[in-house]
Amino acid sequence: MNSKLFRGSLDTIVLKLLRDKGKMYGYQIAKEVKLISEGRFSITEGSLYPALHKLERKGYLDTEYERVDNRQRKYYRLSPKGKKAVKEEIKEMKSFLTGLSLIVNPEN
Amino acid sequence: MNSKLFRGSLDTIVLKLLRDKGKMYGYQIAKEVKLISEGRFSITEGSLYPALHKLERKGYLDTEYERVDNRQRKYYRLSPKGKKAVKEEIKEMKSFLTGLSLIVNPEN
DNA sequence: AGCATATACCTAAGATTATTATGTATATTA
DNA sequence: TAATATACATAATAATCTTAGGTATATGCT
Repeated sequence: MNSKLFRGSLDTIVLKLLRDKGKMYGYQIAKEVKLISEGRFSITEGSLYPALHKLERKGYLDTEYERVDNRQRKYYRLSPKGKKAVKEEIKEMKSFLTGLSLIVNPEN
Repeated sequence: MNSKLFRGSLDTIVLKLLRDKGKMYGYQIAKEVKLISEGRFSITEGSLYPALHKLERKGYLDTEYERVDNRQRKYYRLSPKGKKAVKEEIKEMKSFLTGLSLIVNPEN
């Protein structure tokens, strides 16, 4: 990512997208994050793939391979454990957003 | 801090507080962050002091010592370089907040 | 045909930054 | 007098991202 602020948010963002979309593959996640954030966030592959592997290892994600247009895709989806985790992480992120906002925009 | 999300935000928060308050000492910054964030963020001393030293090394902060109630305080304030930096960092943080919000609250 | 770009995955070395665990010292409150 | 608050600090470790590479296929341009 471009900004150091992003540190720590990647996992939650990935889990949140997977909750909304059902299943996604890595490359698609990177594009989607850029799209939804309106160009603000660009996840590099060097960040994304290790993060996905870590979430898989932790049992939050299930995977399946699919071949499309002669290209291999590795699809990820939330496991039951991942579904529990995403709830908590989004709650945390909303609280974090509120906290940051209180500091950066104290007028509100 | 309690949450991994906080990673990367500490410097900007410190600079922003110093811009608003003029000068502050470490212990005060920690208390103030907890207060303003309404208890959401608790900065540990092990994070804060090294961060302050780093910002000082980078030339963003000037310091002066004061003795109050027989206790030593090390006050920090923004240097001219720090004043420039804080503008940019706050801009980044606002963009970051917007981006995160687009992802977490796509309904808005 | 050849080159750049897009799609799609991956890993390793290094840097950055926070966490946890300490340590020192004084003042105040129970 | 023991605990809590104030006030600073550092060191070892862990977590996480960045940078820089690598492989392979498909497509669009010249």
